[in-house]
Amino acid sequence: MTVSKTASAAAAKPSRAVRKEPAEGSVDDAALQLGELSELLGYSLKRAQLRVFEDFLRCVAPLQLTPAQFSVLLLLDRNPGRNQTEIASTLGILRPNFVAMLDGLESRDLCTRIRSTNDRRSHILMLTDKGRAVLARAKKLVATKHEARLNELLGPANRAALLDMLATIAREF
Amino acid sequence: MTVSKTASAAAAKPSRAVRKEPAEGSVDDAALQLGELSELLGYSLKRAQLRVFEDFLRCVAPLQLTPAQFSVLLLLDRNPGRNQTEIASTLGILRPNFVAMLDGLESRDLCTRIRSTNDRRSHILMLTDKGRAVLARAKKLVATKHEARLNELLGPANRAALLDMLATIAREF
DNA sequence: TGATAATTGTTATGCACTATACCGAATATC
DNA sequence: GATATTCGGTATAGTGCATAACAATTATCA
Repeated sequence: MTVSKTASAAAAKPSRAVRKEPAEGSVDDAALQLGELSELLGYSLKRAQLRVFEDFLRCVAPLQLTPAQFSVLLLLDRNPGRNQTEIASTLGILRPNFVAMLDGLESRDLCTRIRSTNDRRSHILMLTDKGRAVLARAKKLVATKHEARLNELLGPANRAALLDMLATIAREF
Repeated sequence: MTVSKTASAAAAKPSRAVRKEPAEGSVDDAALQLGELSELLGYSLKRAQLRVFEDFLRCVAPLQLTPAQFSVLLLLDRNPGRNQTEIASTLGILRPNFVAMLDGLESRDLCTRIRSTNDRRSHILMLTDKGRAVLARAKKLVATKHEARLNELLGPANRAALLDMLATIAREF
């Protein structure tokens, strides 16, 4: 597997006078130096994540879905017959916080809570027809606008490598 | 540049019956299917970011520094003589929110606000001696415990490639 | 069986982070 | 010199995230 360089390979050289040569008159208004910050994985990780979420919101704006809501719809589609605790926990959402989230989706008629007959404590979650339709449209927007842009920026091979490493971190770190 | 596989390369095969073969007695308690979620870059991005921040906090716990506070100290060290607006904006922090953050650091005697003589509106930010000492210890902890673990998990080459791609996204996406 | 423990969805609540509007003081602009 | 802009700061609201507690229901087990 090969990764083509997406940009200049890290720091090219130590390089003395990094400060942009002062434009006449300006005493000291060069760009700040990130220093070790650019080597901090967590820093780049967070900034990249914010950008990606921001773009996701833009791309799927016509459907008014947040990344979290989209992930819930995806999970409900792939895993019918599950209850709130199961869906919430696999997404890393705490049950108390999942209630309001489901209220929102249910009030928009995207999914339904159904009291289970086996265990009358739990609510089985199901996508409505509208929920399936919205999910389908969302998937298309995400694939053709959002992920396509990332593919264009990184290249398919790099994107796959990136995804693999992120999954590794999320799983084993 | 080469990326060695950190884990099984994405989805090996479509594979029919994905559901774990039901253990006797259990009706339906297999692990949920993530489905397209595992192909969503934003999803893995956020989960990885949460893990990395979590580990950062653990590693630097003896110094009681959050990732954001650490990034501020780093920036102050590399860019002496800057004011609050400059430091905050390069970190993506809004000025109003930066006030309380600086209050915290200043009350712990890690940095100081100094009224500028050139422009008496602005506060020049400086690390105190204690701030420099804490930063030095934090850097050591981050390098030897936090980043070292990531290096071990991914390998130096992969880690560099990951960092490069994240920086590319943060810069050009 | 019946008493006790555990689970499910839910409410209430608090903390951290983020975002906007606004203010007085100081400076810049023209 | 009048107006606009910038700086640090306050107030405030929204959101994400975490914990405790509760009623209803189910599981456990003496």
